[in-house]
Amino acid sequence: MEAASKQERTRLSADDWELGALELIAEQGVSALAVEALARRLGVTKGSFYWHFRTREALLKAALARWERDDDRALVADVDPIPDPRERLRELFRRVAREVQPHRIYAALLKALDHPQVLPLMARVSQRRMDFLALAYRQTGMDRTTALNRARLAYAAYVGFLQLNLTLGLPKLSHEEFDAYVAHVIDTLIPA
Amino acid sequence: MEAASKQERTRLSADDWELGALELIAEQGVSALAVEALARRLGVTKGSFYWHFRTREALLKAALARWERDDDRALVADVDPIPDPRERLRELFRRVAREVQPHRIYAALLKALDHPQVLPLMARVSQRRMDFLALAYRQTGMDRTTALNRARLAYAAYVGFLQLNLTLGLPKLSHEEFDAYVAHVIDTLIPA
DNA sequence: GCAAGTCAATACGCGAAAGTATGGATGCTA
DNA sequence: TAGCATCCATACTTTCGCGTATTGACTTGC
Repeated sequence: MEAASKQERTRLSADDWELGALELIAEQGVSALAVEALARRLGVTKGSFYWHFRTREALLKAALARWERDDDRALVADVDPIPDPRERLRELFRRVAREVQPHRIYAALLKALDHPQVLPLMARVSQRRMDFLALAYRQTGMDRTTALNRARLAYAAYVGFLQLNLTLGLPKLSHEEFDAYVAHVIDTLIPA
Repeated sequence: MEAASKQERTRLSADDWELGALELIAEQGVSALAVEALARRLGVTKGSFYWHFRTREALLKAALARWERDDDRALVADVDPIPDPRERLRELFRRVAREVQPHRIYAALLKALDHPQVLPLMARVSQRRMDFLALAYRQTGMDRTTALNRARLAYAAYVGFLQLNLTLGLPKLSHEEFDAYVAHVIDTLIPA
């Protein structure tokens, strides 16, 4: 029967700790990832933690690696098969605007770029995503440099959007206003 | 003669601590603002600090208030007198791209939105700046909602640009490439 | 059913940083 | 130059979080 909530009360594995770490990062940021705090969340003490991981940094490393491997790729994969580049971009924009939740970890990591573990990770991920954008723009007929610049602009707008919306809570828009905003972004950043 | 460098070796005032705090924030972020670390930078011990301020939070509050009052306003003030709205926007974009240094504090604060002192401050500042943009766009002939949306987009692009460029160091562009990028942004976000 | 392996609890050491207590040094003013 | 206010140093105390050491308990293979 295995009670549905988090109180499984079974023993934990390294995976459980990694997933819990990612949740905590999404909610409160990288700096809030403390061993004893996470242990409390998982219903154990840190005696358990140090059996699975050597240090806190090791957990962070594992959690970040998991994120880069799993969660991150799902994003682009969904829209990648769309043949028409304009429609692919439009759908990507719409998805990002609609499903903000999966982007919370990304936003949290964005605020932890000081950390030596996070910086190279984000450099890789951001580069990949910008390459994805640049390719799509190129396929719409833009020349090479224009496509690159537009990709940079679009990605910067994405990053800023995350900060302003998720973290800062600005601008506070109604559902209709928000849809209109997304439509405006698509009109402005995707060539007709 | 008063040796030119920072080793003034005179006694300090609350202002000195506030300015030092802002420097430290710009360089290493809000979380790096520690009492003893800052005291070392200023060549004194924390015995001095606790004479001028009751707590660390009090210093942060004062430093942030000073920033909101002084540094922040200088930005927009420079371009505000430009009568033609398009030229005003173009000049603003160019300035932001050229003089990244004054934006380092803003970028640092952007990464500290968790902090209860920082959040409302940034909400105010960001709102003011977006209003400034919206007004300029409105004056170019856009209707009200379009101008608002474009202002939001432009501001998000600015915020993302700061993160990607200042903090992440991406993309690494040559001087020419960078100029071309700025030109592209201006072409894309400012109506002809 | 008993050893080895796996997971967890408790108690402790340690360093970083905030804040306190107190006394000393320096400068301004009468 | 006496005296007061201002500024700073030193030595604490407290808190928090990482990491270690030790022991206990449950599970699994043989």
